[in-house]
Amino acid sequence: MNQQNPKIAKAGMARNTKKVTRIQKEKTIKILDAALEIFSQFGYRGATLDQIADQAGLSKPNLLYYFNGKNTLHNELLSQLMVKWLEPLEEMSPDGEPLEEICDYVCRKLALAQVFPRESRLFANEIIQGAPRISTSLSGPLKTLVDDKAALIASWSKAGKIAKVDPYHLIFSIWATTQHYADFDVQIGAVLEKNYATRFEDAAKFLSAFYRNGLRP
Amino acid sequence: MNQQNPKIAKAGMARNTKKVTRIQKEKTIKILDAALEIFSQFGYRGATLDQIADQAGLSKPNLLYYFNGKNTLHNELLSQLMVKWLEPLEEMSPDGEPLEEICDYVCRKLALAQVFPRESRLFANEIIQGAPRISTSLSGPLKTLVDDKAALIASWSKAGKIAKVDPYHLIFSIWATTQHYADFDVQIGAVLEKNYATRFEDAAKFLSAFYRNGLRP
DNA sequence: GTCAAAACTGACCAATTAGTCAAATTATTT
DNA sequence: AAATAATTTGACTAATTGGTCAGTTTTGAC
Repeated sequence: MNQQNPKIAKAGMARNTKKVTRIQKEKTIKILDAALEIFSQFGYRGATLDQIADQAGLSKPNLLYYFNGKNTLHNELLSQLMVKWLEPLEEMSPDGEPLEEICDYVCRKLALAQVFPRESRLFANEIIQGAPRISTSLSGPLKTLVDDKAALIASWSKAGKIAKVDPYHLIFSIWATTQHYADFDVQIGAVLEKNYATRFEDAAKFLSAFYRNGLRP
Repeated sequence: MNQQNPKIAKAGMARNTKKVTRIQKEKTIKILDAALEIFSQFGYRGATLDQIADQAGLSKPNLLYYFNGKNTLHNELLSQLMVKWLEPLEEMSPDGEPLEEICDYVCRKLALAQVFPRESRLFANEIIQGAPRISTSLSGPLKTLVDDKAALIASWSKAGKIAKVDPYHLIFSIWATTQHYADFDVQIGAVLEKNYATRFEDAAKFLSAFYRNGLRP
């Protein structure tokens, strides 16, 4: 009967172009959104399928009809995330003005934290807990990309276009300062109170000015 | 018989100076260390008492003899943490040289991340998951302290001793960049590989130089 | 050494969890 | 309007979880 069902929403899919129904599309989106909500808040082990199903407005067996397990669901979210997460850094170009390229990267990364805070937290949860499910992505695609861009920054540094800095730790600091606004939002909210509404705006101003100042040769 | 036992290791204690035995001292330390290990890795909901008991080398009922529940154990860790976590900022003094005071704070905070990475992760887990158990600490003692030090930094800024920056976002950036080395250690390890061993040394150099450069008037 | 308090244990419980499955219901095709 | 395929559900399981408790063993003061 439905022995091919478990594969419906399988991660990569690609091959096996069985027709995807309207309902499949809708429910898959709803489920992934719900899973992101719950996983990002409680981490992998803290999240439950009941919570996710409830959040998605489905019964648990119905959820399992679309994704054949908790792990599959989580993996799907993570692999979707990695692509989105590396984009801003990939766009850093050797052709632009060095200082602008870096500051633009900071802004893009901050915007990502603002628009996709749940994704940021999902990622943070995974890393903090030792990245058991994405360690290959870290030492693979991520490292390759960072090595590449670090070399670019190093060349700018050497050419005197920006201050002499360790490019790797510069990148780390950009990750840290931008993602902080998504991951530690509760803390920021508690501290800023009245000025909470403009936090991303203010952060953009601060970080932009700070990196500009810190990187001038 | 042992009806006072559940209170043995109760958080504040203070009153009720019942004698504390040698074994109580030893086991309490062992348990808290094990709990820190597990909670910091899996978050509150992801951690299990079985894991913690196992890590501590005790049976679960024996663990519960010292701490009367999972929540008590977690709370105890968090309240111990808050004190330690605020110290470095508290030490920032209006009497010193502004730039040095701030850079020293950065170094102290980085050292904390290096020496107590598990505490940093415990804190991060709690905040990411919405800080359900320490929100009062955040909007209470933490906010008070930050407001105080932000005013100090603002005064330095106004007096032209350091660059004009938003003091709150400066503090956020310091939290972010330093704690990042504890919380995202796995990611940093994956990226740095060969240079992993000297990461804290390199980070100290980078951050010190960067904040010095970024904050000069 | 005796004995009471402290420390510890195995066996248990009720609740929650990921996951299954046969059967019922709903959509889609013809 | 059938017939078929896709979707949904309730009722279930086996494993795990936080926590209890009666009773046993160990510790330390005298």
